[in-house]
Amino acid sequence: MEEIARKARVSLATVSRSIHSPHLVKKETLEHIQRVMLKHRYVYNVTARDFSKKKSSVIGVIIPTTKGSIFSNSTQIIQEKAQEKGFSLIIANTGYDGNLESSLLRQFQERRLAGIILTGFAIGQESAVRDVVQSGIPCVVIWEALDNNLLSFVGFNNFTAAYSMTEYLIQLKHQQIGLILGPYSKVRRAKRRLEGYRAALKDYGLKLDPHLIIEKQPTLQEGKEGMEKLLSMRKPPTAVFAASDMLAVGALRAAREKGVRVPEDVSIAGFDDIDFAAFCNPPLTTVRVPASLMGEMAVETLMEMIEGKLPKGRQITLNTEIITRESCRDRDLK
Amino acid sequence: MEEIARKARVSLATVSRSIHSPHLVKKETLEHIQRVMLKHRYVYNVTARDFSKKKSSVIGVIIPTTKGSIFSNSTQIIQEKAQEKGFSLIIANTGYDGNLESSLLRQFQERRLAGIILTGFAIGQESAVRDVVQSGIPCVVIWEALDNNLLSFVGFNNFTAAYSMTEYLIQLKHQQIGLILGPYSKVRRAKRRLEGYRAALKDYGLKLDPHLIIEKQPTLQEGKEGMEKLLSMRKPPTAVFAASDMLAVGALRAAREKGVRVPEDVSIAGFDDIDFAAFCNPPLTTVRVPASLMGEMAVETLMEMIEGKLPKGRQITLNTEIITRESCRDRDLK
DNA sequence: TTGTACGCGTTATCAG
DNA sequence: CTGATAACGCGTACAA
Repeated sequence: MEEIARKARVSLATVSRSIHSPHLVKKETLEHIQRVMLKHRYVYNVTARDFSKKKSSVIGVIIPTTKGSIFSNSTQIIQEKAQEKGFSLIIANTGYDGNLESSLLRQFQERRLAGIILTGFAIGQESAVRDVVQSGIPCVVIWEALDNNLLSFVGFNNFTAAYSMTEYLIQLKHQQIGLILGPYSKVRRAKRRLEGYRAALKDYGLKLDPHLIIEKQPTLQEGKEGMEKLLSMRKPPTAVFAASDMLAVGALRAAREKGVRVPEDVSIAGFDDIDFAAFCNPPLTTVRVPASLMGEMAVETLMEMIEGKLPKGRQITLNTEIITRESCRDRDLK
Repeated sequence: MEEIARKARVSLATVSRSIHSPHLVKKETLEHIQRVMLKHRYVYNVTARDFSKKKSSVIGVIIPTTKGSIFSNSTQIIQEKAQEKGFSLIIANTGYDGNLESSLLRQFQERRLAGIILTGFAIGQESAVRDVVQSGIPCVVIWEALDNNLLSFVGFNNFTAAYSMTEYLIQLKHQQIGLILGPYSKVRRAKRRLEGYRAALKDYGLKLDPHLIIEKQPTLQEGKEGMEKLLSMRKPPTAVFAASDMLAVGALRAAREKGVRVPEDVSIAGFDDIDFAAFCNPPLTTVRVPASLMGEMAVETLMEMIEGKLPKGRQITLNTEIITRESCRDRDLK
């Protein structure tokens, strides 16, 4: 910029102005400067701007994993919306590891990011998150509704969602319902889904069989393994609730390989409504999660927090919805 | 940091040293400073360090879309490897839009990123990419092998890969092979795959029917639409090569809905080998692309370029492989 | 082993 | 409308 100023025979200040408030500069001077910038292939330095203004224009996003296509739905829209507002995204994944999560959070603080969007956070990481908030960095949690209302979030109720799906299966006259779900000892989302499942069984007078509950990493392969285990029981369940579509698709495959028909012999329900769910064979009955909307609203909320409105944060709980397709059916119709 | 220095009654320089070269500081002084930092919740400012040293510690990644689970496989490992080296990732998607792509590239320059990983680049954006390289930012292209060897890349040969799959279908005695593929007028990967398909037909003396070639956005829905169109022809193809697994899964669904059996009535082949491919019904025969390896090697290459080794860049072409599963079969066995 | 002083590229403030 | 100058938070010669 200094070079440009010299070559254009104006001061640094004028060059700066001609970039961020051109209306304050005389037209001829402006055009002259722009010509010089073009000629010398000058590229504005955003880092220096951020540094000088003491505010960053990048926001951080922490997700469990980029694989698996469900978190990417919210990530995608977050990126688009942030882009519109002139923000870039730093994305990092934790692989469901709490320590990595707090380390990442620390890194984000060190980078003085403008704000952070957290896709939930591991059980036990509350203090790390509190640290961030206290340090003054705006922070929005997505994918779950928190009890704690000190934090902003745009989420949904994992308990209710899982309760509803379990209830749906019960209404389909299933008495023995398997559950395959993510690491509920570490991930609150999974834990809440487990609680929802339990509560539904209890409310309908069904007894809980611990052998029917299988904890797995939410991948296709482990979903398959979980289902294999369930199917090899002496008295296998007539319905299986896979609390993530990745698990459900894996379960579908296991059933197929064992020659068990879905939904004739066993019903399988998922959770997330990933794009693939409607394209499975059979199409998956699942819980639709408002991934895009969450991402969109999270960015809006974060922006307001960054601008200093919303001193108290904001809590938004969105609805989920059961999408009935073909992987579940009434037990009596078998 | 200044405050820490005051409170600890040492100079700024000593505080700085105690962070990045503790061995140069007397033990007691060091411990004292660390206590003060802890007490005052001092958080190091990486932005300022980067700014001062005139080198960034973030690398930019441009991908067409975060949806669709195939690019995320390389993105995931890129992030992990970069993290190991102390780099963060700024990720942006173009939605296959060339203008957005060059705009993003410009933004990356303005942020003075340490390096850029480009998942291909749109046809017509050569000059934008050249600009970046000339500006001195290390740049590695993935997902395609370029003719141009001024650029570094870690890719594979899209032409050969598509040729092989087409050849495979021909050897299965298919004479009429449909092709559904991405926007080949904009995306070189798609264009090269189209060329591979054409070359194979020609080499085996099959005539090219333009009606059998369908250009679509690489999504599940459009894959389904493409297949529907193919199936509704007077004389539909006996095999369809969907040059992306997203398209292939969509095609599978279209066939199912029309009551056309795969592979008995029609063979369907994909491209990418996304995680879902092995879990489809039927499991998808497809071209495996070395997504993770590409990501890993791209980071390595980029790191060496950042460190100033590799002044001439590096070109790596990896192999693809046909994964035979159950969605294709010999035509005579129908 | 520690301190001083300057530089990094920009914005903001105030004076002209 | 334009110019001069301090400030932002750190790294790093160089001096002590």
